[in-house]
Amino acid sequence: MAAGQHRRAMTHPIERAAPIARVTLQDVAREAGVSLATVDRVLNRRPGVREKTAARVQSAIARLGYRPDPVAARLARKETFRFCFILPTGTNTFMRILEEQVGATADWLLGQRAFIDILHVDVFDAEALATALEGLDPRYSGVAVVALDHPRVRAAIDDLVERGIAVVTLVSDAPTARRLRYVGIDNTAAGRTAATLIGRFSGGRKGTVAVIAGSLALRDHTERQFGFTQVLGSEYPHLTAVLAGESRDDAAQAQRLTESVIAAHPELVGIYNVGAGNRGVAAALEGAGKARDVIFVGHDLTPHSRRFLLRGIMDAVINQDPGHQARSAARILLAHCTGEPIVAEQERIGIDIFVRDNLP
Amino acid sequence: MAAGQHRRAMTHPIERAAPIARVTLQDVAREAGVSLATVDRVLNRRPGVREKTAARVQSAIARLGYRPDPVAARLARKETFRFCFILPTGTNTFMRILEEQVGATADWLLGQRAFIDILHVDVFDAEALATALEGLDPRYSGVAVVALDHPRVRAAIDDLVERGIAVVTLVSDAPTARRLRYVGIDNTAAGRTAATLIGRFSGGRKGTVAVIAGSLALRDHTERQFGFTQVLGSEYPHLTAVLAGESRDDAAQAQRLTESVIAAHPELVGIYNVGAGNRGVAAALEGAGKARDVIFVGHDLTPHSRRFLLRGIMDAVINQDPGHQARSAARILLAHCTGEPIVAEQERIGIDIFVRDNLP
DNA sequence: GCGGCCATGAGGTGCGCAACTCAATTCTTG
DNA sequence: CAAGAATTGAGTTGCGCACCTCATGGCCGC
Repeated sequence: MAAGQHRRAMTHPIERAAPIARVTLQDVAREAGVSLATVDRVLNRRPGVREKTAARVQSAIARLGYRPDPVAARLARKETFRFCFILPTGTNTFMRILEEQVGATADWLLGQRAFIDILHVDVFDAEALATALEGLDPRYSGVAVVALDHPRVRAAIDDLVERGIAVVTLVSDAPTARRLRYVGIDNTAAGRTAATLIGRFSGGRKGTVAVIAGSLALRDHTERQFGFTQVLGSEYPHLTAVLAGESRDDAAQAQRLTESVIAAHPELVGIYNVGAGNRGVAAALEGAGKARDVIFVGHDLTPHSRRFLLRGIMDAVINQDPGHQARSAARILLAHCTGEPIVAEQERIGIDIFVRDNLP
Repeated sequence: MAAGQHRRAMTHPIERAAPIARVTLQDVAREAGVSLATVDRVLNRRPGVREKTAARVQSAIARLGYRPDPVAARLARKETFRFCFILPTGTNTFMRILEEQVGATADWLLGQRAFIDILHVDVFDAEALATALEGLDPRYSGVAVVALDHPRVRAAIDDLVERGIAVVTLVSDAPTARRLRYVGIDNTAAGRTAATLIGRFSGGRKGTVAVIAGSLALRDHTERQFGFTQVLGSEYPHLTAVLAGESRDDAAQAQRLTESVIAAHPELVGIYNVGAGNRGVAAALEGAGKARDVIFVGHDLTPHSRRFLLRGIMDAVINQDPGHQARSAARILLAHCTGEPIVAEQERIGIDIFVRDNLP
């Protein structure tokens, strides 16, 4: 009996299989009682179709459940797309990984008739970034840019959009600009997450938590800091946040800041490194023999931070998957250009928490 | 000067733009000095080509950097694929979300000329699962199955593979079976992660941590438990793991187990719920007025666990993204059938940690 | 040197659609 | 009611490839 039931259940799926034949434009034309040309006019919004006829076509489409075959459409449409990814210069490990991932994505895009160029601009120089955006070749169909929230940059982005070039901001946003979308994490939430982790890991110990800012000029860094101090202040009153200074994403500078904060605060419980330069913080902590003692949370999973996690120097790393972001930006730009829909949920960039045990 | 440099930098990318024209089979044929038919024979491994000629073609391909256009190939190849997703029956919230995501993926696959059927089987019944696998319609080109590590299931999977049907295991693996790939998390690592979170959150408090097993028959559950006790025992000697029993993914049962463990262990520090049924654990904790006091870590982000996190009843949720897994399984099956490469990194399923602050 | 076999060439067809042309049919409007 | 405009039909081409047929050429052994 059980076997019989299973047999029924098994054969069921293919039995009810929809007729595999696709519904094509031909079918729609026949159903609507018009010619292929008219269907084409309706679908591609070409002029010269009476409203009534268009409606007949639309209803035929609905009745048959016609869906244009994206594969055939891409082949027939001869256009190719060219995207520009504007990434920061410098030796920031995360950005180098991001760039590598953009390269890998470019490889994939080749098959989709799209090309990627990479352009480097100093991330701390709003003027340079704006100039680069303003002077961008108008032949680009889309731009992904690690942005700065600055009036000229904003204006330059709006200008590109005005000229019909799709823009997505990557990793760092310019929220008021008319970009298509922001591909990156919610940095305020990331900061809150860091505070929760340090707060919970501290287990009620009283003391101070040092915040090493990256650059107060970078919107994502200030947002992280805001979220962090907000949660630490309200949820963990036994901990006091002190600002150690700006590292400007430089490891040596981060090390100096860490060293002085260790000296000034013997009761140091934790360190939150907002920007890059985890190496410097780790070196300072190890130098002072406090690597085990002080809770250290930072951003971006790199070979370094990975090692620090495994050695117990770092306690948690908050990450935004660079590969995911590169692919997501490319997918969004491409989908925008071809008019295809996107899977919103797939393009959400999550705030990943890594501890020693869930490393990839 | 700076402006001049930027101008150069800007115009650079498109200048060096590769000639947008694709390298086609025509080009390869010309370059190799053979006909299109011969190139086709080489590329599609059709018989009747001398080794020397084939080598000429290969070298022409390499020289020109020819890459078959996947879009055109899909169009020309008339085959369609049909995949079967075998999911557990029951009311398990995670599995219902997974099923929903599989449905969404099916929608996307339609555009890729592939179809998905969903088949339900009792997850706790290895015989039923094996029977279903054995009786599966041989016309399927691929199967994704939430597996059980059981000899008959393993044999059934190997049998499908033998018949040329691609199999991926989903969420729960059968490691020794010859499946193409496992799409899911490393459950041992997930268990270790849970232990680290509870250990760190406990802040040195002495006491016991209750482990509510899901089903000791499910490989993923036992792996989680193993990873958990391993780390808790070696890293957090002040905590003692006690097994509260099997919930069999049932909330009511989980509640009963939690209630008795609370009664038996007044010094309870934390609870790790290995399987489903977080609702039951939460109800028991709230009923005993211990929701804030006891650290509660469980699996799978659902509307329930999400609410528990926000209310502070749960302290962390370990998640495996169901949407990602559904899409990944589909992509892997499809890529296998079309012979296209996959982006390995994209298909890695990560162990997501969620606290109150990094919820999506 | 003949039949036969193997390697290759030439060419066609179709996948589903975009984009276009040109002619034929309708509908307006003065 | 005729001229002109708007609308529609029929058909072609090509995207890059897979898959197929048929013809041709050379080389083999016998």
